[in-house]
Amino acid sequence: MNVSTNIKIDEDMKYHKIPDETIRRMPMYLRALSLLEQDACQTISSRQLAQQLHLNPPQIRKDLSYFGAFGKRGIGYPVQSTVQQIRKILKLDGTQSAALIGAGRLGTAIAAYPGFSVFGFEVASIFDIAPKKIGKKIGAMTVEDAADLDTLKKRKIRLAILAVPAEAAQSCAEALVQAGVKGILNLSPSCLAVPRRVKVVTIDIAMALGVLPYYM
Amino acid sequence: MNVSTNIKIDEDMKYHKIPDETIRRMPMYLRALSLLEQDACQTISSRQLAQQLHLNPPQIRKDLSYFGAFGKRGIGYPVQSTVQQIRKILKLDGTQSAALIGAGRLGTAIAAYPGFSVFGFEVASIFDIAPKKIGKKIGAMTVEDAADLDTLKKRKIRLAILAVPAEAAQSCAEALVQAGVKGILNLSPSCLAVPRRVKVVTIDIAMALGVLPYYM
DNA sequence: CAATGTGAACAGCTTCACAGCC
DNA sequence: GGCTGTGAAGCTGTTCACATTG
Repeated sequence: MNVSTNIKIDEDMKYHKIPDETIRRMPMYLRALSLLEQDACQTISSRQLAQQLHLNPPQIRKDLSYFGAFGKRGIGYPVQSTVQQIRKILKLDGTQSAALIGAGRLGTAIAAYPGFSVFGFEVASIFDIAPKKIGKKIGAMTVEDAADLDTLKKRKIRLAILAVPAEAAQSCAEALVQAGVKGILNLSPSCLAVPRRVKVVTIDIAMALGVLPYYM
Repeated sequence: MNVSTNIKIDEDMKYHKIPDETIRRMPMYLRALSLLEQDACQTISSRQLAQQLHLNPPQIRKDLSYFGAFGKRGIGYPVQSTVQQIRKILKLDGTQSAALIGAGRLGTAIAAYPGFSVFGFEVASIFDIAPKKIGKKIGAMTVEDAADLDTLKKRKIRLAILAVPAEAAQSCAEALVQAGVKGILNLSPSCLAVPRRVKVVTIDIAMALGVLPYYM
């Protein structure tokens, strides 16, 4: 029953089952530590980091400890090397190219969003279905025809951001899967059906707003 | 110990403690049922709804049952009345006016976003700090000076959407709290410190993207 | 002494099984 | 037969206490 001393009791068992919630928090840590790195901060304790992020210190320690012992007792976590570790864990070392589908207002905002760079993301191409938008320049990029999504395979882009209306989302998702995309950030209020091997994260802005009045 | 037969044993105890996760899913149900209502669908079973939303039927039944017995055994849930019930539960009956802070690309996209209406939300005013943007028209609205945020109190707007850069988010949040705002949807990659009485929901798009490579 | 790393207790949420009803 | 409503079981994630280390 002791995972650390007896590996692989059950084929289905992950060697260390890391909670999804822990994974969800890792980018938070990465961003906070990256900022500290810029400020030339050498080390930070779980207590200080918890204060910044409004979490509990043991939570942070447990989360990080799933991946090994990054910290030094009595001192805290070394900022720079922990940043590198987390990047490796999240597979964010090196640039991650993503395709953006939808060149409407939201897509345009996403294309210009500066916040992706902390994680090494780069919007590498933009697609739309509307003839009016195809060929248009957005920043340094030219909007491509969504009918050519299959070119993503050649370009080895395996990440997509879906910023299209809900009605179009499912068919776009299918085209993306066909084009070899392995991860989709869905910004439309829709529930995508994709093969299990493809990971979808949906952000529904209106739904997030929808809970606020309840708590007020 | 039995809550249903013995109310108010402990002052601190909520009469029925409803899981936050249940609340988070309620807008999903509301949206799905609203669409069914438009399609003139009379009733739906938990199984059908679960299929649409990629959830388990018992989850949906349990969630809805926290608020009473909406369904009919052997039949399912009456669409129209359940929609009304959920609106009441989430305090979404009637129009909810929200202020939008930030008239940049993201703010502009949010201002035009059609998805809020299902929940009865309406962006009632837009603010920005940049002199260039103040006075500009966005749709039918004119961008106001963020220095005048305190007018929200008079207008009884208690909901805000924060679409400003991370560096400006905390000070904006404080101004909003000062102006009597009770709920904030924070779209910036920052961790807001607000009084406990104010509810904040943060959506960090880059962070959501940040987990995808791990799962790929 | 200060802080991490971690088994164990605890809390919260999900899933199940089935009684009750249409 | 079909479907809801719900206590109970099971699972996942969080918090705690403390041994351990610099």
